[in-house]
Amino acid sequence: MFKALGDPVRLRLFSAVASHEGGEACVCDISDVGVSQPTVSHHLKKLKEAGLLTSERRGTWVYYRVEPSVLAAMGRLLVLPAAA
Amino acid sequence: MFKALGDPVRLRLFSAVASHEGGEACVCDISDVGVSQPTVSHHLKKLKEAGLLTSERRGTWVYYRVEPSVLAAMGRLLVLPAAA
DNA sequence: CATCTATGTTGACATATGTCGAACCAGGCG
DNA sequence: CGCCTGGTTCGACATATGTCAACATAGATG
Repeated sequence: MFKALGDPVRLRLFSAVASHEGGEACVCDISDVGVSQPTVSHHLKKLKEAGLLTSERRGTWVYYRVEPSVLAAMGRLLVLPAAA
Repeated sequence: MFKALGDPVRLRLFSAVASHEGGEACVCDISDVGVSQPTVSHHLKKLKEAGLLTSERRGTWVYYRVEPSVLAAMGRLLVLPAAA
């Protein structure tokens, strides 16, 4: 999880998806992060493999959304040590 | 921050320091993570550069502790999007 | 001072990673 | 069917990263 978010481009992509209206974003909505479009696709794939995002094709476009369990998991991971 | 914790060895080291009695750990307490001692030192340096740990030499040993602001920062970073 | 233990630094090296261009699918549309 | 647009996969390449052995430093201690 940390490894997946370790790359600046992936962090931006993840953030863009997470903060996008409706909780989902088409690739075309978030693909202006300063790298070529194949690279965007590559990073989105990594994020998907890491279980942070899910993708769904609807017609021409592919929509990505944040896997809901992820933020909860990170919350548990970090809040507990902080309290201890 | 995510990049610093992206490496498994660093994540273990950070976790070991964070969960150690007294909030601090001597290098000798946490150096059995499966890599050589220079490598441990190297990763601890990275964690320090990333602002996640601080170090202090007391006599023969060097003690590492978690920078307090870090867990709070991560909490803010993740809890807010989760609520939104 | 000589020396021993605990850490840090350096240099070299193999591997992983990010990046791009080119080629390749998928679906809508004339 | 032919083509255009959105997206992914492939292959190649440069750079970053993790790792270790060897050497260097900091204190303690005799």
